Formats: sequence, C-alpha cells, structure tokens
Amino acid sequence: MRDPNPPRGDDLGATEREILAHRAKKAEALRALGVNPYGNGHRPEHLSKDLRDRYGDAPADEIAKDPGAWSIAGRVLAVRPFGKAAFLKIRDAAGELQVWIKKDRVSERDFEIYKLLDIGDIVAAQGAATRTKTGELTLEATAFTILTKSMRPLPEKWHGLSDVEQRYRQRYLDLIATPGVRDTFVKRARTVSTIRRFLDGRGYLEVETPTLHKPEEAGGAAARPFETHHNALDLSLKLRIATELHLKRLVVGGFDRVYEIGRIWRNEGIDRRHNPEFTTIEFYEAYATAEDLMKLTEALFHALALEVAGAPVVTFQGQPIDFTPPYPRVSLVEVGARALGLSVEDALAGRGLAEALARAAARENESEDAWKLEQAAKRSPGEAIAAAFEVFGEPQLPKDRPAFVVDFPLETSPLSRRRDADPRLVDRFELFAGGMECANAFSELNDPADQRARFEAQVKARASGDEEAMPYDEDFVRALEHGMPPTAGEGIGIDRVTMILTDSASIRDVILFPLLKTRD
RNA sequence: GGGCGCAUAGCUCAACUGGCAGAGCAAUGGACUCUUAAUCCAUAGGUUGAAGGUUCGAUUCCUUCUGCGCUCACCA
Repeated sequence: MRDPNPPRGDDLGATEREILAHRAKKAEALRALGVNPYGNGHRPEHLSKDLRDRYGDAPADEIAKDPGAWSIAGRVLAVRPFGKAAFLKIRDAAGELQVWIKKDRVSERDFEIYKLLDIGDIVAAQGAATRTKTGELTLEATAFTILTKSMRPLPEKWHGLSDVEQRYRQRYLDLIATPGVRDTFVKRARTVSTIRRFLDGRGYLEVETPTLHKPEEAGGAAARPFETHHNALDLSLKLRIATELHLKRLVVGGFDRVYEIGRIWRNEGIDRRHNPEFTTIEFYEAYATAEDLMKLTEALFHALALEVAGAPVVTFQGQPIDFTPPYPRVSLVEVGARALGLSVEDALAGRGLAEALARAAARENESEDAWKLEQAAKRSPGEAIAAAFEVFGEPQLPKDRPAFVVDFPLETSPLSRRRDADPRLVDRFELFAGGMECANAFSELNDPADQRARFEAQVKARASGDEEAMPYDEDFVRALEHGMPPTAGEGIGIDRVTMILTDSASIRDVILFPLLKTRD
C-alpha cells in the first residue's frame, strides 16, 4: 500500500519529475517569446492529406513549379534535428506529413520557438511543398509555432506501448503510439454508421429507450443485471440487460420498424468475448418473420464486410470468412439430438434423454463439457438438447462462412413465438461467425396469454435458483394484450461484429475504455 | 470463481546455479542545413509491483496481497 495521501502529481520517478520541470520551463520560455503554450484560435487551412492529394507521386521539379502555400497543424511524433535545420514528423487527423524547418527559411523567433520543441507537442507550420532528395513529400516551413506544449514524454518510439494494461488505461497514448488502433475505432464507427444507414434506408426509425430499468423491467435476456439506486425517488433500479421489451412496446404503439443502438450492461464474467458493458443493435419489423430477417441479416453482414473491411471475405484470426450470401443453416435440434444418438422426436419428448446425456458426459469424461452435459440433464429436454448442441454442434459450424443456427427449442426462448408446425420449437436463428454468436433473432411472441405463461415459467426458474431468469413484466404483457402486430426482431452484438471486421482477438481491443479493476 | 503465467529506469527489455541492477529508445548538455529507428560525444535517471520470510547476501527461493494477460466455467 502506498501513502494514502500522495502529493499531487502522484509517485513520479526522478526522471519523470525532471522532464515535467524541464518542459514547464520551456513553456515559460515560450511565453517570454510571446507564444501562449496553450493558446487557441489557430485554425490550420489544410490537412496532410491535401498535400498528398495535390502532389501524389509528382517528382521534385514538378512540385517546385507549383509548391503552393500550405498551412497544417498536428502532433509531433518524431524530430530529427541537424543544428540549423530539422525534420519533424507530424500527425494530423488525415495522416502524417514531414515538416522541414530550416534556419534560413523561418524567422529568428520561429527558430527560437522550434528550439523549445519536444516530441508530443502540437504545432502549426506554414510553407511550401517540396520533395526531399530521399523522395518524401515535405512541407518546407516558412512559419512555425507551438500551439500546445506537451509536458509528458510519449511512449518509446520503436516498440510503442506493449503493456496491454497501460494501453487500455491510457487509451489516448495507445491511439498515438500503437499502429492500427486508430483504424480499429474508425472501423467501429463505420460499422455503426453502416448499420444505421442500412436500416434507415429500409424505413426504420431510430429510438432511445431507458437504460435505467425498474426491477420488473430488467428482462429481455438471460443475464444478471447491475443494480443502482435513485436517491430522490428512493428507488431501486437496474441497468438494462437488453432493449427488447421497450422496443416491442413501441411496435405496439405503431412504430412498425424501430431500432436502437445502445449500451447494455450484464453483471457477468469478463473475458476475450465479454465486457460488462457492450453495445447492441436491436431492431423490430412488424409483419416480418424470422425467415425475412435471415435475408436481411445476410444483406446487412455482406454490406458490413464490403463497407468496413472493404471486401466480402474478411480474415479473422487467420481464418478467411466469406460473407457473400446465402449462409448455410444448421438445425440445433437435429444436430443436438444426433450428437446424443437420439431422434429429434425422442429427444424433444425427453425419451432416453437422461441416459443419452449421461453416456455423452461419460464419453467426455474428464473434460469441462462433461459437467455441462450432466447439468443439462436436470433441465428441460429443450435446454438439454441446446446444451448438447453447444458442446458438439458449435465446434462443427462452418468456419469459412457465417452460419445460421435454426430450430431452437421453446424452453430456451421465452420471448419467441411458437412455430405453427411444431409448437415445441420457435422460429428463431442465431448467426455465428468467427466462432462467436453475433446475432440472435426470432419471430416475436405476441400472444399475451402465452407470454404470461412464459414469464411464469421464468419466475419459477428464478425461484429454483436460476439467477438469469427474467422477471415478470406485467406492463409488457398488458402492451401485448392491446395487440402487437406479427413481428420479427433481431439483436446484434456490435462489439463482436467489430472484432471480426477489424480482426481483433479481444473485445477490449474494440472498446475504447474497457472496464479494468481500480488501482490503489 | 478455478487453473496457468507476467510485474526490473518514462518506454521496450536484459541480468547464468542466490553474489556490485544493465542496454536501447526517451530525457539533459554539446556538434551537425536532405533525415526516415538520423549520426557522433558526454551526462543523468532504480523502494526490481506491495508486505513478510529463508539466507552472510534476494531482481532471483518461499508465503501472502495487488494489478494485468491467457484459459475454464457463466454469458452475447
């Protein structure tokens, strides 16, 4: 444990303290030159990209004919000084550009300012374009100033930041120093905007529903919620675990096509695929069926691959995945039952199921899966078959393409409409890609009596220890009693889709500030 | 929550079987007007994550704690 009342600036090492002090002196020296080290009001007229667009690969003599008058600003990433000249590597919003400062081209004062420069400072330069004899497009400065003085050093220039923890805690440094990080988050933004454009173009309305839920509202998924409290109302609240139930209320209210892109919270474990807060898109379309949404999903993911990754085939962790429709379909009950050596009929009826699960568990003997199968034997037939699919079916899903898992048992889907042809199943699908569940969709249950029964089953499950079972949402049933048109809905995990589109191994690499433990 | 692993200068990493804690980059001072990890000379920088223990001696071995990573379970 450290000093509980550390001095401001916390536990700096001597080197760091010296750097801060030295740079503070430079800031004062800038003020003495009439430069506010934290000034504002300087607006660059160009981006580094403007010079590249203008000159491209043009040779030096051609650039010399029309060198232009350019004005850029950005962060200094590297300085290569030569006494009376220097090359600066500057990064702005559009890329990087070299700036060349020469004592005989800038004013004496500007050269004094340059001498107070540190790597990490935000600077502005004006001047003409040129190409150096090593061939690099360069802005040859005629005016130079420091806009913001950086007081702390950037990470080491060769290796950057390799301490994963520091990358997440100080993401601003990660963005500056680690190649590709910036691009990942640009692609994340493009993923969201592509989805938004896709749905807007199909007549969907974007809405926002509460993230603070009363205890009875915090359903829509199987998960444990975070708990919080409103002081003025003295009200216990939970953070939402899904947007589903409010969005369907809106379908009842006449918004036939709605979606919400938003943060949800689930109070569960953290690993490569899970962060306590993450972003989903849920959308609901009246008069559509799960079958319709499969078509829509194929079109959407194909569009995402093209728009975000730039090609229909995306390589994720060394595995190319072809997002060109159509995607193969795999039956959960068939594969699950077959894995247990049973017919679908016997499995759904529970005939021989316990014995088959025991046999399968024994086959798996020491592995973790055995335990999962043994637990499944205590649940309903549908849940047991789903468990068998998880253990035996999921690893066999196609890896070079996304795949739809279809034919879900009723018991695993408390908000899904029963299938007319077989009421033990629901018209539901999950989209798997890259070994992850990326989307989950179904024809929505709009029979209020059936919904009531499903909620009752959930309450019973909760009473017998299932902490992830949903609460009974009376108002939601009331809404259904007013009549919800036949509807299909879908949820997509934005973070996981972004992982695939950016080839990121961990969900933390696509969340700017993932949750970490507090440091003392 | 379980298992495995990691923590040394601001950053990236060394330090043999327990024997004076080092290097590169960054920094500081100096030289240098075409560099791309610029180069050259010099200097400074450490509670080896924390607390205990074993030992003549601990970065190294042991215990506990903290944080992080991987993995398993739960989950999307």
